[in-house]
Amino acid sequence: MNKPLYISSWPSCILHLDADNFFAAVEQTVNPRLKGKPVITGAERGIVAAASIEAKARGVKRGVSLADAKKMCPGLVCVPSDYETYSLFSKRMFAIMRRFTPMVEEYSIDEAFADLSGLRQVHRASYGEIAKRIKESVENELGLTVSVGLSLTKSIAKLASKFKKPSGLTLVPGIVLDEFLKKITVEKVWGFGPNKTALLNKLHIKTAYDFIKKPEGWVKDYLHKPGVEIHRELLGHVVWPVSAEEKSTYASISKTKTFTPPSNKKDFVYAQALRNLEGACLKARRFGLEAKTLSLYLKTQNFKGYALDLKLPYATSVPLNISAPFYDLFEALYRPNTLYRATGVVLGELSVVTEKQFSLFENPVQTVKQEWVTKSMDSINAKYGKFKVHLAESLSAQKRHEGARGELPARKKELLKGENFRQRLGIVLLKHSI
DNA sequence: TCTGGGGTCCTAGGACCC
DNA sequence: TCTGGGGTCCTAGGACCC
Repeated sequence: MNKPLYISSWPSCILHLDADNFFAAVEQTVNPRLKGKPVITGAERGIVAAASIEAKARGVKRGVSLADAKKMCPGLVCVPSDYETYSLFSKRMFAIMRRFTPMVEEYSIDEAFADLSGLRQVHRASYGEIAKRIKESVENELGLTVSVGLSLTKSIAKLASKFKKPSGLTLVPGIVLDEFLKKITVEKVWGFGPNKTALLNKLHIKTAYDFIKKPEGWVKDYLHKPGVEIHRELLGHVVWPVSAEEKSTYASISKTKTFTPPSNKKDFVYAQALRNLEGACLKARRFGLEAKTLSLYLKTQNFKGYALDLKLPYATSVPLNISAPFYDLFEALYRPNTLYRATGVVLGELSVVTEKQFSLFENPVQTVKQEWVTKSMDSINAKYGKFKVHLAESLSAQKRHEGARGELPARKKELLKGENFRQRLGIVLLKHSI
């Protein structure tokens, strides 16, 4: 008789939308002949990046090698990842969501949050009904399925969207929150990885419900600030609001490359590192950003990483500006007779490109020339393909780069006929050091 | 998971100062 | 040379995410 009176089961309403097997599903939509067939993407890397529902049914999962996948699933269709197309579908998906609310946060290529709070009057519908309309619009217009979760906070909405897949719609209003969290083990919670899960299990916390029942002070002692934030979110308090701001900048930009087999050849490892630097700088230039710090790391065969940082005298995204100190960094890090399996470069302290103060330069004329050359390289590469013109010392990375892709398209082959073309361009950039 | 690539954020602890 | 206490800044590296 005296049921608790909930003033509102929806003090806030956040939706999480997650596309099912996104890459594989896009391939099937773009190429209807693949519909109903087991499809995986990631052929260019040799491991499965995404598997269609049919492939998953035969046990093919993310991360398994192509060879194993084919064994498990005869008739498997393997296609290379086509990020251009995926990101086109991704944009359309977010655009459809924005027809219902401007408060959409693009979380990754196949996931987004939307804040629906207060929109019931506008749409003359319940929150569940609005969620259903969003889901159906995306599915009908794009020809793929999505799973949707609806709850009070991002954390719970994310758990809800995972709760039923594929093509699920799971509502978790405040009134059923406790019951829902009893069904969720802690390792499923956003922000708890293997480490925190092990700790919590040791403390006899098995489910998300066990976790929210602990007092905040306890949570703070064991899991610090991130734990407290998760705790509040799971209790239904918004700690992480939906942010509709478009991401236009980065805190860091990195490029990593693993090579098989591992190598102890200095020139080769350096070429790989330099290619990472070129790649990271290229991305920075695309976003109009410059870096003030640079770090280089080398990973040895036993998966140990060694890194060194460099503070740059001025912010830049031009490899030629940096190549001398970069080489010193490499020299300091590199150990002979060691097998390396990967190199990586991270650009940090990024800021928007500004006019330079010449007094800061040791050699302003050279720096400006190097920037000019870089601009020319960018436009040539835009026309003929990435890394057609590059630093001479990264040449040996080029062979790998292209070798890994298998057969080159005819047009590329023609451009690359003989080593001369690449050598010549490379040497120009090296010898005269611009 | 015997290991791909690109990110973000947090904490502990050292260096340095008074 | 030893003894306290307290603050800030910075960095390395862990942990986590897709």
